[in-house]
Amino acid sequence: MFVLDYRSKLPIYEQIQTQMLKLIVGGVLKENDQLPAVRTLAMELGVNPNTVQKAYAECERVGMIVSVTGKGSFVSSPAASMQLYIKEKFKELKNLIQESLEYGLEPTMIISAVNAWCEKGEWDYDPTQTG
Amino acid sequence: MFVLDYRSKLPIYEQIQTQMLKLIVGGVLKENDQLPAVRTLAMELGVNPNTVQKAYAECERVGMIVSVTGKGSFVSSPAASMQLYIKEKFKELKNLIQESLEYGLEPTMIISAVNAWCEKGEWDYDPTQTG
Amino acid sequence: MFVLDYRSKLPIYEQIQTQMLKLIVGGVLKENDQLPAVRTLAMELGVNPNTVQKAYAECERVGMIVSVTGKGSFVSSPAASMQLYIKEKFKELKNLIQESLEYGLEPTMIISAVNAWCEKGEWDYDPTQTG
Amino acid sequence: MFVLDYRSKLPIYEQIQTQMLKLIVGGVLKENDQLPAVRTLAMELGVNPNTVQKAYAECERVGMIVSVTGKGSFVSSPAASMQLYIKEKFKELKNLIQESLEYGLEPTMIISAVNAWCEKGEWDYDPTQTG
DNA sequence: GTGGTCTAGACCACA
DNA sequence: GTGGTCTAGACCACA
Repeated sequence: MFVLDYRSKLPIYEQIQTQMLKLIVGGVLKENDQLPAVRTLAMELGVNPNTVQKAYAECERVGMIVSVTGKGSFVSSPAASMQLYIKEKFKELKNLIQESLEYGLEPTMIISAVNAWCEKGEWDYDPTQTG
Repeated sequence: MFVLDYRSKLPIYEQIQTQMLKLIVGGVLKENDQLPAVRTLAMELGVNPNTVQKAYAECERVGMIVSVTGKGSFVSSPAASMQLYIKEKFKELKNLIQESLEYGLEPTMIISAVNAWCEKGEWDYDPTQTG
Repeated sequence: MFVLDYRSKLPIYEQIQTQMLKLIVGGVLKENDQLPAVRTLAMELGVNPNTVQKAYAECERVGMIVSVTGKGSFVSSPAASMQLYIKEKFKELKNLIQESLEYGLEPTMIISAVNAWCEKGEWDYDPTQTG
Repeated sequence: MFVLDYRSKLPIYEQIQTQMLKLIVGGVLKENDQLPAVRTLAMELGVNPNTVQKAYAECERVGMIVSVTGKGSFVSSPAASMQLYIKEKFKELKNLIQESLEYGLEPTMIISAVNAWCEKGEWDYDPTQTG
């Protein structure tokens, strides 16, 4: 269920969290579904239980899952998770753009880039090359 | 001149580098301006000289400043720094958008938001409210 | 595996980096090989961990190795390292020849010498004797 | 007589030494010519007397000049200086080429590069690009 | 255990 | 005084 890249610079616990969010948002994991036990998942992934523990803790902190001592960990509200995530992303995006403009980046350059990336999926598009 | 956030997760030497870039790009520091000596800045900021040394070394490596033993450190080319800054910002922006799309944010929502912010300066615009 | 010259004017961290490059280019260290831990190598060489850390960081920066917190440091791409090595050697060679010509060494003397050394393997050939 | 680049990474004392060698080898300074006093030259160049002192000391060490306490510094044998210099350069060149071949650089690549640089003055020639 | 950052402070080359 | 390297050793995040 979870796919990790062990050579990535991203901490494994973050990779697990990201995977979890994808599984929830994508509907694979539904509300109240029970998650594998920390040790079970650790064994499956071949990682240290500490690492999975940390991932679960982080998922719980942001409200994606809820852990009950003695019973296990369960998916909480997917819709709420998604809302939280979107709000946060847009806040980041706004701050980044605001700062970029402050230091002289051209609005048209930004808009062109975002269009190329978002609409046409042209991820090779480099605004610093094409001007 | 330099302001640090000691609680931040970003290493101090990176904060110094970022501040330096902003000061150069923002025109506060001009070409050939002499920078404070490593030890002087370290004292001012209340950090270890090694930390400032590391920041200066990194700034030199990317071409923002040039350091000469016995003479001091000087602002190199603001134009080059500006290029660096732009490249970096667009890289951040691209990553953020890519990640947002991966989790299901609508391309049209992103484009609308960026247009409202960039072109019309409508910083109150909240894509999660207006749909 | 690593041999240092503590009397050299070259910084220790650069010596380590150079040794690393040679070990990779020479095929002693292969792709994905795990390198000794920072502290382990520091002890072996009798130097401070910071010094090895600096060497590893520099090796990573130029793409010779990749370090992952909690896992260790690994040989990245020998092919890339080889490219680096070649570039560096030719740069040294060019500088040396340029400087030599500036001070009046005859181009024909240099060419003859290089031919004798490179093509015929006549390492005894001494251009200052034979003219 | 001496021209310095104060922003260069090369130490000023080395620049003075290099200039001195050029002046001697180029015949501007002849055998037994008296050199300007340390303080005089320091003032002319606008540098610290320590720096000129170090340059003179280095020039004397390698036999380019000879200093007599109370009398001043004088050019020693230009021919001998040149011979020393040439020998040293060829030794460096030989070592560099030997090492390059050891790690797999192609002899033909080296010869082509040296020819382009030495004979045709094509300093832009980059053997790693043209293969 | 593993890498990364940081403090405290010495020592060196150079100006 | 100025930058650069290094030691000794702490502390952090991550596995």
